[in-house]
This record gives sequence, C-alpha cells and structure tokens, in this order.
Amino acid sequence: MKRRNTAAKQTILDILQASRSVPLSQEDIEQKVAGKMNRVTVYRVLNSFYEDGYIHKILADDGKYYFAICLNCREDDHHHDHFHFRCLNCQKVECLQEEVKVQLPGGYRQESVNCLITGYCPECA
Amino acid sequence: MKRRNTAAKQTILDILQASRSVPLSQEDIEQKVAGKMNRVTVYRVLNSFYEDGYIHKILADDGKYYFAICLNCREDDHHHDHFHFRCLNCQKVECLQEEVKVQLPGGYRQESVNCLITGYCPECA
DNA sequence: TTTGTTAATGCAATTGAATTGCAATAATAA
DNA sequence: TTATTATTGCAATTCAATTGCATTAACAAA
Ligand SMILES: [Mn+2]
Ligand SMILES: [Mn+2]
Ligand SMILES: [Zn+2]
Ligand SMILES: [Zn+2]
Repeated sequence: MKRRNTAAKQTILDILQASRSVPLSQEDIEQKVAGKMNRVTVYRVLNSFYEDGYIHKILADDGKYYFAICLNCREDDHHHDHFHFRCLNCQKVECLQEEVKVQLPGGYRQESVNCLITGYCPECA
Repeated sequence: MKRRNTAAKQTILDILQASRSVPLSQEDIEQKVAGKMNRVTVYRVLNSFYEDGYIHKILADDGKYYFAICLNCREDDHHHDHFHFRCLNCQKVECLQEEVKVQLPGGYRQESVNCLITGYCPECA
C-alpha cells in the first residue's frame, strides 16, 4: 500500500498524457483542473509522479517548473537528457528530440541534465 | 551619465573577477560583502551588470541564480552558450568549456541557452 | 570648486511560487 | 465491514527576489 489511485491523480495524468511533448507548468495544470482540486494537491501529485519516475521535471529560465510524461523511459532506464525549448513570445515549452551529449572533463560524473534553449517558435518567429 | 562608478559595484566586480569560471550565487556574494552593503544592492548591481552584458546569469536546478564574468565575449558578440556543471555534494557551479550545439527543428530561432549538467565533481565523486 | 540633476543605496514592505502542519477524508488491505 | 494510513483541503509559512520611497552621493555643467 504505497500509492493510492485517486481522481486527482487520474485527472492530472490524463492532462499530461494529452500533452505528451509539451511540458506543462504547475500554473497550466492548475487552470485545467480549476475547481476540481486544490492547488496544493496539484503540487503534491506532480511531485509524487516525479519521485516515482512517471514524469520529468524541468526548470525553465522563467523560474517555473514544467512537467511532462516520460516518453522513451522504462522503469529501469530513465534518460531525460533531451533539450527543451521555450518560446519567448507564446511561452510554450517543448521537448526536443535531440539528446544532450556533453564531454565532461575527467573525473566528473553526470547525474542529470537540465538544458533549455530559449527563442522563438515557428509560429512566433 | 548612464551608470555611475560606485564602491559597491567595484567590490562586486572584484569578487566576480576573482572567480572567473566559477559562477557565484546571490547568496555567495552576499556573504563575501557582508556588512559592506545591503543585500538589495547586491541584487541591483548584479542585475545591472547583467543588463549591460558584463556578466552572464544562469538559473541552476537548485532554483538559484548564478553569476559569472563574461570571458570570451565582446561588446558586440555575446555567446554564453557553454554548459555549466553543478555538484550535488559541494554545490559548486562551474562554467564548462564545451559549447552547446543544438540542431533546432525548422523555423525555430535560438536566442539564448541555459544548460546545466548536475552530478559530482572530481573532489566529490 | 560649487551646484544641480538624478543614479544609486538602505530599509521596510511586498510579491509569488513552492512548501509545510494539521485535521478531515477516503482508498485499500485485512 | 473495519482498521489503517495515504491523500486532500485549507491556512499558514517559507524564502528568494522585487518594489516603493526617502536619503545619499556620483558626476556633468557652470
Ligand atoms: Mn523519464
Ligand atoms: Mn558574455
Ligand atoms: Zn511561440
Ligand atoms: Zn563537488
């Protein structure tokens, strides 16, 4: 009896599923569930999903966290090492296909990656 | 008469100069200037340096901003497009030599880059 | 050197995303 | 059905960062 299935979790999961390669901010999700649950619940559900490895979390240079379903990850093999993109005009964040490949200097051990490119998307450029 | 030279600015500039490839957080700098100036002044000086292009600013995945002197930039050519590294143990942040090279999908325009690798540095690994 | 303008500063108050404490609620194992 | 305890809502709190405003001081002009 570790985690329980609840309406709140299912609702948020559905929202994330429907936005596969477009990470959503806490605020984005709050708006979509407005009235259905408390904002603190959104925080806690997102954090539990993240802890359990169902979603990945990126900190964008607007200072907000964005969350997206893990796509090419398996329980035993997480690799959230792709770039993300944020549009300065429409604010949308996207997962890019390209993986981050860094040649670290000797002795450094890589644990995780948080790479964000900021600019203008095709619709706004 | 745009910007004025003040003791506060000179002090902070000296600190950043002495820490060339090791970006410092607001908090780091505050400690070094403790008693000499107000913390709000530190914020404002750092922001003015950043606006004027003297330093670059990165948001690390600990949620804090880190600042470092621009090294290979000229007035007309800024390129803060290198990776950064943060050690999970000693918390130190470093500028890496390697530049970020992303092949953006068609139509996307890149403006800036905020790429951080998190892991363990040689001393802590 | 003196003076006037206004950028810079200190201090207190405020913002806003994120977190925490706690009592009430509800999922689920027994 | 019942007992256990994870989950939720609500209020309060945290903490870095920002803002307002009166005071100070840099520096251009006289
Ligand atoms: Mn994943
Ligand atoms: Mn630079
Ligand atoms: Zn856009
Ligand atoms: Zn270290």
